[in-house]
Amino acid sequence: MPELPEVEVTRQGLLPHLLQRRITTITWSSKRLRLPIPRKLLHESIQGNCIAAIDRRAKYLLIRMQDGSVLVFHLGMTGKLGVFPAAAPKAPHDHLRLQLDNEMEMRFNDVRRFGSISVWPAEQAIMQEEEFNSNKGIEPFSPEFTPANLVRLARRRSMPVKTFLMDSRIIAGIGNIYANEILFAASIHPQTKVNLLSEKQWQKIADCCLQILTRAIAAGGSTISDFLGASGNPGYFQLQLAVYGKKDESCPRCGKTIEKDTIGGRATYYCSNCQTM
DNA sequence: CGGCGCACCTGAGTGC
DNA sequence: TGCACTCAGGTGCGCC
Repeated sequence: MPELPEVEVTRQGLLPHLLQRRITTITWSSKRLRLPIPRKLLHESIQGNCIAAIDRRAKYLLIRMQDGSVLVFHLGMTGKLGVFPAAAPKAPHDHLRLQLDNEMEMRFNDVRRFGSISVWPAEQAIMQEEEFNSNKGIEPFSPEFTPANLVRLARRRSMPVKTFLMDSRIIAGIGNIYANEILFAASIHPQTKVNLLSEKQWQKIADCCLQILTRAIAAGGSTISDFLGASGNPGYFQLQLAVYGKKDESCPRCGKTIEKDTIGGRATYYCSNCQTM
């Protein structure tokens, strides 16, 4: 489920239930996620601590503790975080449960186990976060997300623009669905080599990024009030998609048939009439 | 360095 | 009903 908007909606949904709560007990499954569950660090640094803030960076959620340690979640392809009554029945593929001081608990559920859980203990958190940030790209909602910066990042590269948008070391948070939707909105062909795009075209791409991501967050936001106990599945089904998954359907703009190709190993949908190099 | 292919997993869907 | 196969929204590794 999770690209930037879904992770952001998850953050907003968790916030009112977790803020200022103490984590009393942590339990985990025996399964390995993308990384091994850091059982020792969870016990030492997170259990007994209070939640002071929740931030998002790229597609990661950073749950900040009162003492400075940080609990980091990545949802992978199928990860979900939700808040449940502690007595609610467990679901298959629940991998972590954080019991809170109010008879509720947060649960991390992930069928495919591409997600990850990390802990940055207080005494190393600043350094580990620095290192973490050093290989993450620009946040679309940050002031650095400008056409001039995009031109600079693209200058020495020849990759297709879709691959560029999805490369988390260059731009943070855009995944396959939104890359397809953004390029359709910007009328740019996904195969276009990035070093051939003009600053004006980057302006269009940047504008469409913000528009699409903002709209997706707003669509997901309508489910935030239901977040409790729903193992929040905010997201894609709420948003009107123009091209993603629409092979052989008609383009909403010109009516021509939407095509599907593979770019960088990922399914790519576009209208060859509306989207030009 | 840049760019590609693939592996990591499970489950849903398809065609025979 | 069963089997074999393909595909899925992410990330990071090894290889050229």
